[in-house]
Amino acid sequence: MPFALVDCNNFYVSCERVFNPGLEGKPTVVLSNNDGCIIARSNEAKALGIKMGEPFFRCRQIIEKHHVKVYSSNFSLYGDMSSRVMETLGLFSPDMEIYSIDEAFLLLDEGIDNPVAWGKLVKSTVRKWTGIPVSIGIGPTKTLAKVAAHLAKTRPEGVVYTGDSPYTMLKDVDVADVWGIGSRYAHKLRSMGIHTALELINLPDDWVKRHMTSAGLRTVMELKGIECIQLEQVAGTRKSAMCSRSFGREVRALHELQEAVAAYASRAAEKVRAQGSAASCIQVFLARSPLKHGRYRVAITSMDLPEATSYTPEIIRAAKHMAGRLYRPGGVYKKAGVILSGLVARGEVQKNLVYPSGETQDRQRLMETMDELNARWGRGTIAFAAGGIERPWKMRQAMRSPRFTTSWDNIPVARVG
DNA sequence: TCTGGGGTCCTAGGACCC
DNA sequence: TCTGGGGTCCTAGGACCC
Repeated sequence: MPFALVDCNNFYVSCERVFNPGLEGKPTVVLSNNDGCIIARSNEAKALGIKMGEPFFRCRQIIEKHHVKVYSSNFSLYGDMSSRVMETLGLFSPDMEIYSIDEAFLLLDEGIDNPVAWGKLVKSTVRKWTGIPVSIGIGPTKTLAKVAAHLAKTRPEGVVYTGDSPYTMLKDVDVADVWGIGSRYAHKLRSMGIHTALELINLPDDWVKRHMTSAGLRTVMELKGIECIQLEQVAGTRKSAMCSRSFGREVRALHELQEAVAAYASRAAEKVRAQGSAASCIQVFLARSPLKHGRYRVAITSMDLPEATSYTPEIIRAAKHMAGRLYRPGGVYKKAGVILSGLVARGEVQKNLVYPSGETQDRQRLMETMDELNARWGRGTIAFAAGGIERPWKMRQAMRSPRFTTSWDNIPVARVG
């Protein structure tokens, strides 16, 4: 049974366009958190040579010259639009895997004898119901469906089916565009004269295994049409949860760092609770600005908890303590983060007889109540003071669009006549 | 001056054990 | 002069994805 990959075109830009149709046909980009670099581009922006991941300041000239529209990222809007797209897709197949915020794999039903026609129907329905344009690739394995979807972006109909002989299409596919081949492997392959997906599948298996590990071999098999990667319908439980942010300005004072770390710890704990887990290990890192052209200088420390917990105050206390240990007076800090790992199901926490965490029912109820309030009225409705009130360190988001779909205050108004 | 955030998996090598 | 072999677990680093 073939796989379909449905991929939203320039997803974040498309979300902005739904609520601002004037952007249609205009070069538009969306920036990462802290307005640091480009994370989404409209086709017009791509045509101007603006690269994915490029720092904003470095393409500022092109942006100003061509009047490119610029937006800060608005993840509550994108997340909500994503749910709408996924809900629509769910009507077309009972077997679906939500792969990322803007992609889903679907299994085609046995009865579908014209995959391209099916794909076109999916595409037009999603467009009509959500306003989001998608491309669809269909093939015998997930990797081939990905290849087809990549090709579909350049076709006007937006749907590509590999058919029975996927090999013919592989000669036109750059090896770097294959799912599973990142920049490192692409570079290595190119240096050996391997440029296309077709050349890749002609390499000996043992060479691939030795130089690209078993994961690389799986990619090659999948390109040959042998299914190695199954559909994962139930979202697995996460094994770690992280929250990290760059600061909107340089941070020098320990109390500000601790405030930020407390806020991040609180968010990470929410994520852990949301999947019914508790954390048995906390990691905290502080990053100082790079020296000249280097990378961030990162100090990191980790601590095992005597008993796994998801109780925010306890996690905040540990994280602040750890930040204090990492802090060097005189340091100029740009970024910090908290990682919770060793996640276990909350009902299966190994009790510690010597150092009990004191995780009582009252505390669990308190956390549940906070989570409910924040789910209902919006994140941050109720929070711990340790995370700061003014938050002078918080990230820049100078050009964010309103939260059109997730905040009553921002709901769009249409005027008639 | 200005470079995101959040995940996963695999492997090699060291420590340790018998 | 002689100096095994095999297993497990952990960690750091490297690769990948969006």
